[in-house]
Amino acid sequence: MAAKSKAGSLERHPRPSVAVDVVALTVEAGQLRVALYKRAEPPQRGHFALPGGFMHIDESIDDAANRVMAAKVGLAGSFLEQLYTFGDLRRDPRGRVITVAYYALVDARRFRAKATPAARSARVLVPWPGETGGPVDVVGDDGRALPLFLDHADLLGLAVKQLRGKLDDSPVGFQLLPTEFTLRQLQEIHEAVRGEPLNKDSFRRRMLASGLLEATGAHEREVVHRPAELYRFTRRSAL
Amino acid sequence: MAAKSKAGSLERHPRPSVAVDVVALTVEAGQLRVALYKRAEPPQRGHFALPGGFMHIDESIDDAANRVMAAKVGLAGSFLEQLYTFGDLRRDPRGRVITVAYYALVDARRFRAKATPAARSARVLVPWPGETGGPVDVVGDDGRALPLFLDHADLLGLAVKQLRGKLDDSPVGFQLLPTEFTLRQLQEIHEAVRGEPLNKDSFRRRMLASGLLEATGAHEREVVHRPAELYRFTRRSAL
DNA sequence: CGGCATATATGCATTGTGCATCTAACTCCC
DNA sequence: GGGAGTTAGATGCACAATGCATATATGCCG
Repeated sequence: MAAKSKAGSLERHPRPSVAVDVVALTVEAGQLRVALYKRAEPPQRGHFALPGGFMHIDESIDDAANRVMAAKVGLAGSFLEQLYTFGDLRRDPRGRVITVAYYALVDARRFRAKATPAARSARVLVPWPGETGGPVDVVGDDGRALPLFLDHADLLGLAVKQLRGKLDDSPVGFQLLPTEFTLRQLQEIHEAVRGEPLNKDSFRRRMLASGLLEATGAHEREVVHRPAELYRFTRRSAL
Repeated sequence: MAAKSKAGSLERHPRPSVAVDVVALTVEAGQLRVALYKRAEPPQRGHFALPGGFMHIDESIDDAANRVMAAKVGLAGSFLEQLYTFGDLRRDPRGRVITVAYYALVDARRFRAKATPAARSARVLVPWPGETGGPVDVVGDDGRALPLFLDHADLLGLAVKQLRGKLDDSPVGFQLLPTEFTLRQLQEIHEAVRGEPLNKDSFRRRMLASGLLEATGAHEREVVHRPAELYRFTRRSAL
């Protein structure tokens, strides 16, 4: 991409590499989980990294994030939104790399069915309410902390913070649930993300009053108690 | 920055240029205003651009934003926060340029005193409440719309949205006021940013109850009515 | 000194939330 | 087949936050 003299020129400074990393989140059994894969090469071989890759020169950043999501996690077409761009000088020992972080939300059923085996999910140690913003760690299913690649704990922490903010103003569990779900399931999503229990009645009232949900008329089945009504998101809530 | 074989190599793909643009906002006389300068060179000569520049290879993105703020606006050390990274393929006719957008908040007095003459401020046409997110236009002091450079209307729109969100959860006028101010001035800031009038009593009560303000004991002077008490932000509110 | 403009305080109706209680509907177990 | 167990969903009430109206305070100006 040489400089053009007519239309204004791009300076010939050395340029950084631009990467994309995706924080792919899901909620399973009341736990917030994130897709990670174990690094097979240096630097930091054996550490756990968010799925990522370098942006190509002929694709937009959003396209790069979608490509990563499809190729490395196996979940194309997921809800995906840009988060923050990390660009400290020494964040990557391989050279000057800035990374545009995205977060993705996937419902647990789809994640289990379609995620690539390489991208296992690990449990996120959700910070206390009001403590968001800093780095956040993950633990394996044995409860031991997993070492994270580079500054990926920072990316994860910001994703949790962003997701909490999202739940606050459009009070909806976005793409973390299948199309039909019970109010209890929706509440479990909120509790897992926020890291604190919520009042059941007030949660019900707020959700129903928001107009973002509509009843399907159907009910859940094969539960050991009174079956709850199934709801879906209205079109408006897709913003 | 050549690839290193030992520590993992950076691919030799062509790399985009990385720019930084700053949405420097201030509130004056109840109006939200943004710093712009008129382009003297193509492309889009005569259009109005946000102050910006290319990131150097040996500075962090934050440092680049601070450098732009100091060099092009003359307001070093302002409150500055990253906003979003724009990376569409054809957003800049000069080539593949992704830009990391920042927004800055400056109080009106400091802006008037120190902003460089080249960076004039223009009035922001604040969108209706609930209409945020899309592109936002500006008008000159004669009321005529000013043509904006590239996708800078999108950057501005996102800055307004972000600022509104900021005011919602930490309900404080950040750096848009001098260190001491009256509650009425604080309310005017909020109204200018939100684009709607606010209830005076409830605004007072919420602010005082938040614990983010403390009274100085002093009062404003030389007003033609009862002078209001002056407040300042507590240390906590600086987050 | 009286008029005027705005600050600040007080009271009240309305609304949202937390909490307790009550009833409904389904499965499981005997 | 009926009772126990469990969660869904509805209702009522105390309490806090908000919007609105009203009353009082405090400065300048003529």
